[in-house]
Amino acid sequence: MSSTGPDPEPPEATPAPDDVPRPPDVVRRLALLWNPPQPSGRGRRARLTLDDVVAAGIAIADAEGLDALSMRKVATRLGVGAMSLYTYVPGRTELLDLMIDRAFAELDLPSPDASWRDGLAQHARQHWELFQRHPWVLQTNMWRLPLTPHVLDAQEAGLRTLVDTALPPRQVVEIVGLVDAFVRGLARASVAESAERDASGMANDEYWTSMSSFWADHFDPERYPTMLRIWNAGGFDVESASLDVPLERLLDSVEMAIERAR
Amino acid sequence: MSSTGPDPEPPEATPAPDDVPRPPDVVRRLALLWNPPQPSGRGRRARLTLDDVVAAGIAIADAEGLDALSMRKVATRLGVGAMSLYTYVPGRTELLDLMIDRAFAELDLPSPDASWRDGLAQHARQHWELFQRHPWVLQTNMWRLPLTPHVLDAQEAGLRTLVDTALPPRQVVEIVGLVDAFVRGLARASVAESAERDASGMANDEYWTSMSSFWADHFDPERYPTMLRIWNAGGFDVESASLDVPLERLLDSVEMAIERAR
DNA sequence: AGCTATTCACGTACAGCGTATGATAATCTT
DNA sequence: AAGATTATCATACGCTGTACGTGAATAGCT
Repeated sequence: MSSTGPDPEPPEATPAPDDVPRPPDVVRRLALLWNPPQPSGRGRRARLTLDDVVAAGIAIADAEGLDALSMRKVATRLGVGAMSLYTYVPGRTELLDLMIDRAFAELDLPSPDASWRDGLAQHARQHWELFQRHPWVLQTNMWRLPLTPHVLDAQEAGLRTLVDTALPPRQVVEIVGLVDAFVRGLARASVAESAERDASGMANDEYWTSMSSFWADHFDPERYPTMLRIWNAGGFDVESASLDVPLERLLDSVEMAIERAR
Repeated sequence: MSSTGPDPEPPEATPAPDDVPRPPDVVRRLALLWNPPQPSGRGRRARLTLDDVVAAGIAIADAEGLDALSMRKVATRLGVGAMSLYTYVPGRTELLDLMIDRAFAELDLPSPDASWRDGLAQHARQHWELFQRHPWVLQTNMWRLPLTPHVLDAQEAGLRTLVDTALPPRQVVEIVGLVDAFVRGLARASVAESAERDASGMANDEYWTSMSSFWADHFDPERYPTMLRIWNAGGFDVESASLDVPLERLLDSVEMAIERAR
């Protein structure tokens, strides 16, 4: 799929450029992301903007999670009929794309002048904080992130932190991917704590009592001796879900890779 | 209001317990996983086993992905009415738990006698292959894996590979978590590739058509110079989604951490 | 053998979802 | 004023998970 070798003309450099069908859905979907429509001036005036719709979607997802995000709910929040949303957005999928793009726009991307280590740490930390603010992004179980402007901005900035090191390009991609996967994984664990607490309505500890009943009823110390050891040694404590320490260690290994490549 | 305690006798429906969003019934859900019901002998004989239901769910998810997995479809495949499934499984959530558990049971866990490096490599590779066989596991957008027997077996075995090194317990947890996140991230990318290579459909080659549309219509070389450089240098090629090379590098960094801890 | 308790099977129904269709209302250009 | 263009939204369809309740099958007990 990906072409090997240098290709000077990227707009024409698409693999199998001409025989790949481009259904109008896809074109329109990307057009919405990259060329947001300007009000045409003619016809009835719109009560909302595209941004209103996206913001309402994010508000709901922030508060109640992705599962609770429905078109009808977004419409209700905006004081509008459900089908009215479809004048702004082709469908739920595209709304999610736009929400992700808007979320990624919040990232404070690393400066090109920073060292690779500061830049990559900034990249990781900014994503970490983004996932704390918008945990629903972690719920979007995509194979890959959508091709939206600000998502690509983030990738561009992340890759740029390493592209001028001695690392070969392929390793740059690998390492940035590793850092991203690492941050996502850790953020998942971190968010899980608070999400589980909220699932039972904040002050209600029924969840934890039933949870601890699991340890009492089903946990078999003979089947899981290592987990028991680590648990007793405090290895599963909450701080392990923090970012800083493991990130520094990860950056150490990147540094090692850079020096080896030199 | 929120004083709905655990009630061992639910035949008398309490007057107004339904307006309070109760947490999922964790106890009963886990009981199904840890104490699979033995045939009670009395009453009408079951046409199916729990395992039949789980296997049918996995077959559908393997073939068509998680989105295509519905209770009605599982029932149809088993030649049974939709509601009959609820004799075997409390609901879709629990069915998914059981499917995950059964998938993880396929793992060939590292032997305790292996070196930490061989063991951890085995841990990673086995998960990698599992995700290739059952990509839908990567689609389960849970915060954490469910607390099922075989999932915990895998965690136990992973942690055991490092627990007798010089690493402090918390770092053992961190590193295994890092390896897991790393494998999942890489498997995601790999599965995306093969899914789009398969002409067998999936809605996933849509990504590639949108990719080509994106390159043709919207890619701005001035906005994304680094991506252009890396693309032209072949840095985005498919091989980067292979496991072996980056895994060895990751294990190198673990080795470094161990030696530093000694 | 008959009774009864227990378990399984599943038709029906309901609330929710995404969204296709088409009628209606508002605002532009001419 | 007329026509073109656009936004709004009620209705409806097919899909989902699953609550409810009825009926069928089978076990042990009398």
